[in-house]
Amino acid sequence: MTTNTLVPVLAALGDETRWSILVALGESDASASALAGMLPITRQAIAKHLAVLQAVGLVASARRGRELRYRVLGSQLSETARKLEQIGADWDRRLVAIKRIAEEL
Amino acid sequence: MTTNTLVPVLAALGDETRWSILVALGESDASASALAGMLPITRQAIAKHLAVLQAVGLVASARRGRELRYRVLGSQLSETARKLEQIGADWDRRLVAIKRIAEEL
DNA sequence: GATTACTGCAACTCTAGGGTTGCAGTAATC
DNA sequence: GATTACTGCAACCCTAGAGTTGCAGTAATC
Repeated sequence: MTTNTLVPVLAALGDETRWSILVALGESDASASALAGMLPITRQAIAKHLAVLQAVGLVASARRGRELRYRVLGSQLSETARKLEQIGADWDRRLVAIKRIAEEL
Repeated sequence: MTTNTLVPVLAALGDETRWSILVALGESDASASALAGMLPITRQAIAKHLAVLQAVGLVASARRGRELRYRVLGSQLSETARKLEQIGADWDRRLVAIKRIAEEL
């Protein structure tokens, strides 16, 4: 559903450890325990990060037997990118307008 | 120069107060003191946020008489957006490939 | 049914950083 | 030259959250 509040998504993305998790999931779906075997932190810490990522729609989970497998959602990243692109373009547009006015003086 | 380490930029963008500042600067350049008149926090707090934003290339400053005027840099936002777009696309590509394999079974 | 992986919850530590106050420095204005 | 805005620095408070340990719950496997 990509529920977007923008800033929370960016806050979630502003953490190196969470990127380690996202990169790992980007290569292959995995459970919290499996991720704990790859990263230098505990499973519980990873579980918390996964909860954050899931809350902002960057990750989704599904039961697979007795384990909870997580997968990464590229759509949320794309949507966030589009919004940033939009805002940046707006700013540049204003600056260009100012420049034009300055040159006419 | 848009020096990009990506995660620090996203961390800088993951704060509501800093967005208030960016939005204000998006409408018009301003000094820290001027911003303090618009937002419900002190000038010093704003100065810290501006330092963070400047460190990651989202904002630039220039002396204008006795005040330091800040302006927003859309280019950094656009560049960040492009990187996110790229990564999201990569993830989706892998997921599409997996789906294809699954359907062939 | 006992054992073996998983997940889930709770309490706790510790640091980063968002915010504050207070004061010193410096450039315009009168 | 005195006053009046600005910026800059330092010390401090306080909370959010990243990480930990420990244990209970639950679903496979033997």
